[in-house]
Amino acid sequence: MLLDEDNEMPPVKRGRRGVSDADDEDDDYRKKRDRNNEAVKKSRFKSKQRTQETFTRVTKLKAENQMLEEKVKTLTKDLQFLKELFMEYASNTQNPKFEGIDIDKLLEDVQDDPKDSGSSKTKRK
Amino acid sequence: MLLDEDNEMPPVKRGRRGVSDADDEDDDYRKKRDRNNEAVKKSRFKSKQRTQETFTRVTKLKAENQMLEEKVKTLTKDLQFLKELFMEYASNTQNPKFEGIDIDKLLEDVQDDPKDSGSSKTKRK
DNA sequence: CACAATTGCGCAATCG
DNA sequence: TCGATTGCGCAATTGT
Repeated sequence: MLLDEDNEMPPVKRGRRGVSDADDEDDDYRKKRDRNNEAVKKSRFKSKQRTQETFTRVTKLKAENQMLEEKVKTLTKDLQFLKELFMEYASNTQNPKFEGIDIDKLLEDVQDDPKDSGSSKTKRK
Repeated sequence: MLLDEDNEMPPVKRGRRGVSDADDEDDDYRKKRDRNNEAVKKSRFKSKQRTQETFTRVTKLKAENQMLEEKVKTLTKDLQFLKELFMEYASNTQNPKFEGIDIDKLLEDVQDDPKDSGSSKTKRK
């Protein structure tokens, strides 16, 4: 909390603290205040800087985000296209290997399946 | 800027403004100060709220971002898998429709072509 | 205990 | 005129 309750000096110095007399203490007080005022300015500056950086951060993240969304959109479209292309091929071929093949089911296993299929890697770290 | 230069009253009222006398003005002053102090508190509260929200925003965006990166990673992997699968089988078929087909070239044109799986359009916007 | 950094708060200037 | 903002200093508190 704040507000004085038993202080010993400064704020409108309330009656000398019974020592010498010549305001030697005032100097100390002022110096102290000045130093604190500097510290306050410094601290507030830093604070504003951080706030500003946070705003900048949001802006960058939003941009990065849009880029990623766009990428996902494109990839999804490409994937859909390839699936259809593949299905068409599968239905047009005599190769029994592809009859009734389920691409989506196949893709579920790509995640950690280094072997087969001919070359695709896919190692987990 | 700040600092008084020609004020008319308050800060340690510098000599009455030659009117009535009874500190009627003091009341006004205090009321004014009190109201301002309220406004200040309110304003600073709002300010802190906004700052807090901005931080929260960053957190959410970062999470959303990671999710998207993961999605891109998965889609890219699936796409790669399908390409290889398709190429492998295309080379094994007798269907001339797929001989020497260039999937990547094909995908460049998928952009605004959800349906249709055999031909390729190329509507650029 | 000394000192810098933070923080709540009030004042006054300025803005809208 | 009046509330909202903002720079600034004070004092209490916290962190080194």
